[in-house]
Amino acid sequence: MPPSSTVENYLKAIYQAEMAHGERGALVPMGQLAGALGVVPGTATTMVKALADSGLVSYEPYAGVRLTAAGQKLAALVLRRHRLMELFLVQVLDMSWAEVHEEAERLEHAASDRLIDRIDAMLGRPAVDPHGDPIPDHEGAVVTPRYQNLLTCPLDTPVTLTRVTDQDAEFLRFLESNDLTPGRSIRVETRDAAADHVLVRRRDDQPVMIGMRAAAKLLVAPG
Amino acid sequence: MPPSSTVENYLKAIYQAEMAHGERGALVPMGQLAGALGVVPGTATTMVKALADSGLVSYEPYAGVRLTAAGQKLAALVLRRHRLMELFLVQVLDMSWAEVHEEAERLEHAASDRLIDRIDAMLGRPAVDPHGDPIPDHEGAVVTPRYQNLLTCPLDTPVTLTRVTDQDAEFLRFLESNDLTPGRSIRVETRDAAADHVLVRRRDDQPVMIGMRAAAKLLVAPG
DNA sequence: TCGATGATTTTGAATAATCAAAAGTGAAAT
DNA sequence: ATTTCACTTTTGATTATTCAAAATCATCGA
Repeated sequence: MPPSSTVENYLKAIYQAEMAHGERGALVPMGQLAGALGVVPGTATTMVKALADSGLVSYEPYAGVRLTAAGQKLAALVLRRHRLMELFLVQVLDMSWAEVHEEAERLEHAASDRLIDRIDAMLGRPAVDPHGDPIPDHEGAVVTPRYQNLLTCPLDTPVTLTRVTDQDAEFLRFLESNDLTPGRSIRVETRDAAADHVLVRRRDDQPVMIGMRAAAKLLVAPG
Repeated sequence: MPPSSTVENYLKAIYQAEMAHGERGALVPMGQLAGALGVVPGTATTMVKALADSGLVSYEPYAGVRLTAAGQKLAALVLRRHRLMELFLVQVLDMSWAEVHEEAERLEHAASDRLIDRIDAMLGRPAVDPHGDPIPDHEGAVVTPRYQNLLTCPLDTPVTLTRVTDQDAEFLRFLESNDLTPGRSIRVETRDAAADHVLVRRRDDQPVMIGMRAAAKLLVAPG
């Protein structure tokens, strides 16, 4: 039988936690996983043990979980469905950047491979979703370019906003209203660690001030 | 909390069974309901009692179930989601008539009202889905015209194929390959009860022979 | 009125997923 | 070495949904 939505969500969360940690295959602690999924830690432990029995993750008691190759593929395919769905909702149904995440969160478990492929074709086999997140191919393979963020990129040098690693609708609405969306060209004018802020200058010379926590979520590519 | 997919499916099945029976508000026997949902009768009994506790159906032991007003509205909204989704998949994603039912069967539980309304708007607030089934409005109100079928309509009189009351992919593919889809103009040439068949003549004069069971599922309007 | 028959309900049990709270573990700080 | 504290696992329960099979009911015909 196909994996349940719950299983898919656990795999996705582990995948994303591994990625967030920088290195693939990192051990994800139970507490973090439970937090990401909104369940109590004991629940995550139980579920992870079941996933381990299915060969989708490898579990090290008191240390954490990581995905096996099989689990990684499944997780990537869930992400593929999610991201194609988001892009579709934005491009075809004209929904807002900020509101598609929740919707895709549910649709990703209901859409068939046939449907996802139709969408993929209609959109022209896109490489990234509206947030700049890479879309795995139908085998689950992804290339994740290593971008800098607004805290690490060079100052006073034009860069292209490429990816936003946060799905919070509130935050996305803020970015949108300040025209800080993937594709925009910007440059970092100043950083002030003490004041915990970064001053961004847009192409049209408008300044936007954002906190460092937020700045770290805005990934950019040279140019 | 929102109704589970299971609850939605029970309500939908009861709604459709009531409709199929001709009159709204008909008592649906447990066995029939269980059959429609692919569960054993005992399961349906248990579930229906829970639905009754929620005020969605009224349950008469050993007699059957019927929807309350609340249940009816919920069921109609599920049908709305289902039918708009089917039409959307056919019109926008170019999927086939025959394959959208299963897909919509899953998506109907995952799509938000926002999404459904977008789809409704994009499609121009359509009145019927690809099978000619009426689409309830966002309040759950539907108008279900009373059509004749190929067994009851007058002979040798042009009629318009208006609705197909069967979602079986195999059957739909047969109809499609014979150009018997909603909107086509046809007429019934002969009926033979003994041979259990109906001879239909298409607008282009091509004859199509179908069994009476199938003929009963093809609804038509005069003209 | 009495069964027989077929449908319906009940009972007991299973699975998936979850929580609360008790118990246990490990590693840093003393 | 010990203690401590945060994190993790275990335990016991609960909810939703389901099945198998035993028990019950309603009705039709004799």
